Amino acid sequence: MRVKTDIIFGDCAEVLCHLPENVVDLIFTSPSYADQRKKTYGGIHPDKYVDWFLPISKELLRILKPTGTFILNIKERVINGERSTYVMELILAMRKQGWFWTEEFIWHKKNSYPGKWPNRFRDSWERLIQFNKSKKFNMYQEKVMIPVGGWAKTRLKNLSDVDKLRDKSKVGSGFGKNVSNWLNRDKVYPTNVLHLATECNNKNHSATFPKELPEWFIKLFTRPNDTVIDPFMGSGTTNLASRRMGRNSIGIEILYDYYKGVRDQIEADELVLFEPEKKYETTGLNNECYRVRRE
Amino acid sequence: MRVKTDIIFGDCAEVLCHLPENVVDLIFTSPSYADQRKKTYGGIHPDKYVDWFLPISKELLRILKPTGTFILNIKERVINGERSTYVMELILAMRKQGWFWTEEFIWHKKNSYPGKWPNRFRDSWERLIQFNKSKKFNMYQEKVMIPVGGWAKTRLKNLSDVDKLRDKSKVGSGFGKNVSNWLNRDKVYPTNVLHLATECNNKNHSATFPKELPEWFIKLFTRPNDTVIDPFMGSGTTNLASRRMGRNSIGIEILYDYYKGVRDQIEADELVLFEPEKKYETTGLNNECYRVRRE
DNA sequence: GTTCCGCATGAATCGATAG
DNA sequence: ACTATCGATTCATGCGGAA
Repeated sequence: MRVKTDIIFGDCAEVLCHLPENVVDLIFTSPSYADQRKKTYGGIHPDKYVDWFLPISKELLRILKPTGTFILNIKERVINGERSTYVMELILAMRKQGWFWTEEFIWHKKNSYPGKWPNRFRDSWERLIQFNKSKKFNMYQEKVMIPVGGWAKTRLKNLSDVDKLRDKSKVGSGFGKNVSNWLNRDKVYPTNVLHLATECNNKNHSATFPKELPEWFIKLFTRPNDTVIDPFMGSGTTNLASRRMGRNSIGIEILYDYYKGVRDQIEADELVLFEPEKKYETTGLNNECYRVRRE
Repeated sequence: MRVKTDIIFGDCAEVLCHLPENVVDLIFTSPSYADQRKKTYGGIHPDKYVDWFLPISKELLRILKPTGTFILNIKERVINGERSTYVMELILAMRKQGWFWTEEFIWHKKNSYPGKWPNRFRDSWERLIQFNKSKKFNMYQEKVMIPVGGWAKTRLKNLSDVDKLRDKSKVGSGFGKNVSNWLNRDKVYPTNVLHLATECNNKNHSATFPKELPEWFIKLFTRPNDTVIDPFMGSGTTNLASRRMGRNSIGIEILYDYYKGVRDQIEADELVLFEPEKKYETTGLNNECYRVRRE
């Protein structure tokens, strides 16, 4: 089975209109934060942010499958000593547009931007807002299970008396049931906080998020051969991860330099792939053994 | 120096009206989440939450000093597969009321409660929303500095020769100056993510947050002898922390059992110190107590 | 080969200065 | 007054060269 990776040069507000409806399993993207990347993306003013984004999210709602998921990586910046409210306003507006606001994951950044100010600390977290078309969507939780950490061990060690007691006394109790399940388990489900470092040492393409971020959500919300889209592709982290993991993907990028860079990588990769015998080794379909580190 | 701890039995919506304006340095509280503790607090319906809270936050705005801070610990619950929007709506409404939304800290819970659901993971973070009366407020950042990471250690060890030289040669240089500052520094500033465990060992009253949480903000936003208030006292974690740290505090609680429990602790604490002067009655107002120990 | 160490590099934010 | 630009601040990370 061949994996398609379509890299498109253009403004996603226009490009998305040409895509058919109900074809995408996962949208994972990080649009330019309001006024943030002025030199590269043109910097949307905070007051115009919602109006700018809503037409795009409307198209995204159209192309997403009913069982699909939209993960939006965003963080409001500080203006005049206050956090801007455009993210909250965007969530409220998107709900009116028909989106379900299912969850908000947190990306806890290990290495946040340095600096010191008299009235605030460094910002070391970003939002990963999960939208869906309904309460029912595909989620493959077991694909992102992580090794049992220190917490579960000590909890089992210390509380096992009480918990086992509870397990016996209350048969229907979900808690007791869980504990007995854990006893023979070496992996646990993660939480809604992802603790990752940013990749800030890459000189050529400054990726805004580490590849582990899209990888995690691709594993969680798609299966091999599903389709992922990133309408604000940037350096192509989402698409390259999709490709490695055997997912088809679409990337839309408004700046030619970024577009060209990603295209070149994909094309070089194609050449490697079509050498005999190498075809499937690099897709890494079931090679999903890395883990998100948790403290 | 005496430290006062006033524990008041009543509904904060009414009690707060009787407090004078501009007297409080820090408000730290965790109101009952919408519809969450139905049996104990009466469970505010999510749709009514903002309307219920706004009169209270209006009084809080009145009693807070211009340099003071309001930290609101809250998290929206899931209803019908979606996160409720009342927290976002509350922030927007409180801004209209005159509050500055300065920052949103994250409490990243190390050990979140176990459980499994088909379409979401365990929720292991809560919001700590910081409001102020203006851009200018008291913040004692050095009080919450934390041990340094790897970088500064190696840097100080290895580069001190070169840097000291540079320090001598270039007097006005910011770099040289910084290095000399670093030489005696083994601590760095924290970020806006607090990574703390929940307290699961409290058997009598289930505290909603660990004592480290109010402690951190009390250190950050108040000095000894300042005044802290928790209008939804619960098991009194905020007030007991304030008391230990030499801050005056006020706690308001609508449920008699909680009120009584905290009062008993405070009184017992006081008896230890001033046994002959047992003069307090059960009225609760102006219940003066004495400081036990400093940080 | 390892380990060690210097270094550049950030979705940042504030206050001052300039137009 | 109001916006635009600039310098200063700060620290975790991974690369590459050195020991």
